[in-house]
Amino acid sequence: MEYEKLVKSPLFKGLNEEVIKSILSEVPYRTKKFRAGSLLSQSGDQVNTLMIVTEGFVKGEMADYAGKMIKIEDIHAPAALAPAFMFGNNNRFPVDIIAGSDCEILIIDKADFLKLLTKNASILVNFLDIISNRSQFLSDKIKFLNFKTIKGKLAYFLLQKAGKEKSSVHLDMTQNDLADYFGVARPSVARALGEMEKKGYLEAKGKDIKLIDKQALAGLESE
Amino acid sequence: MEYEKLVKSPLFKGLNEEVIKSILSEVPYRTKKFRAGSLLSQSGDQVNTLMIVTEGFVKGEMADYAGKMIKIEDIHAPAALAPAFMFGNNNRFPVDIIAGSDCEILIIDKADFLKLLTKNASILVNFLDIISNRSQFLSDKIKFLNFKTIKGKLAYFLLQKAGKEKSSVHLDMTQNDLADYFGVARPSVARALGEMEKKGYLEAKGKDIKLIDKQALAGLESE
DNA sequence: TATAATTTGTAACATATGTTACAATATAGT
DNA sequence: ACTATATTGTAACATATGTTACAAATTATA
Repeated sequence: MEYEKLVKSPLFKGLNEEVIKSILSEVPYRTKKFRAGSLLSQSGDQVNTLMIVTEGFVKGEMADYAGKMIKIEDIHAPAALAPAFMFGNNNRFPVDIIAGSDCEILIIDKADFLKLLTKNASILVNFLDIISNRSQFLSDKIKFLNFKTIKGKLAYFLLQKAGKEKSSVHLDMTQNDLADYFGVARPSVARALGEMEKKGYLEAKGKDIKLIDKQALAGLESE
Repeated sequence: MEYEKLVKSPLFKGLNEEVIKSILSEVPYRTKKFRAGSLLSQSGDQVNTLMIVTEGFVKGEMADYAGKMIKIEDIHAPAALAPAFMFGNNNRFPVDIIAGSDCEILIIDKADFLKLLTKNASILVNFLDIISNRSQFLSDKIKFLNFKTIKGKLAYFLLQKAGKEKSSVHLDMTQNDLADYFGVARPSVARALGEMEKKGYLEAKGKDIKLIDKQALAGLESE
């Protein structure tokens, strides 16, 4: 077990190698290696251990009913696997977990991990941070998906990025990235931007966008 | 403070009145009453207390830039307020919190609540359950929103509800509810169902739906 | 600077969904 | 059983977005 890696893991954030070593000496744990492509857990399996990817990466994949694989998410070392699915009423994996590369997993049983949480406040806070961040990320994502139109999403995105003071935004992503983030087609983003510019709500030259009529932009959010 | 109410709160689940009373005697807390319509917290405020609605209900509302209110969610007693926003890197309220009725709020400072979590395993597990459930709910919601077409959402919904064995589903909600859940218009749901029936993928009479061609339905998910 | 690769703007067209409206059923209340 | 209310099925039409394609502009690379 290579403790330096765990130092960088969100769960052990703020703890040094020595402390981590001593913590793990008090708690039963095991490590397991997987070959690239092998199945770690199946969708529907109960999550009764904490799994931390210490080496390599794993993929979350969903098999639809037609048997086709849809990639959901990659989890790279060092990070916990599905921490938000350890607890709750239906603590089962929502997706299949497959080794994306040869990888090593640190495993702690749920009961042991619970003891660890009560014993070590740092780890408790870290764990709460991890699943809360997850929740906040999802929450934000849904906020976006709730805006019906692309213009609405764009307006919200730009206004949020500018804040109340500034009235210009510099994009650090391409239209393609934006389109992916919104879950829409790329030319649609360009069209939306174009129409908003034509109406005089903003001026876009390249990745620099000047927000002319914030009020009007705000109106687009709820159309 | 009326402890019987807290017995029913998810955070104190499994604990009886006596135990709750003794727990709260060890932890500094306060209660505060709000008149209907008053503002409890503003979007952007830091969340540095745990707030439990013990009486009445509060509303989460988002003021868009045009000043219009969009209702997000109601939280009825007894339940915790924004528990998933107490921790994490950006622990701020994502919405304004407004008293929906006259209500009473039990407030515990974050630091005190953390101590409580380490002292009482039941409450720790309950809290983890609460925020994990939240995450799982959001996760599920996003899965739906990711299906591009209404037929895809419907197919997924029906197949999931039926499971692998059964090939019929009884809906316990109206088309309107379904439409809201999917975030689409009601006639569109009816149309989608109609078209799926016309193609022979299913047979719907009333709220009872027989899934004829599961394979084909599954195919709709990824179109 | 010259060239290749990426990113952007734009167009024409296909399609899914929203909107509105109304009739046909079904359900609940008296 | 009768009536009112809620739910469902359909239709016509408007519109937003996806798709595909290509040229213009920008950015990276030799």
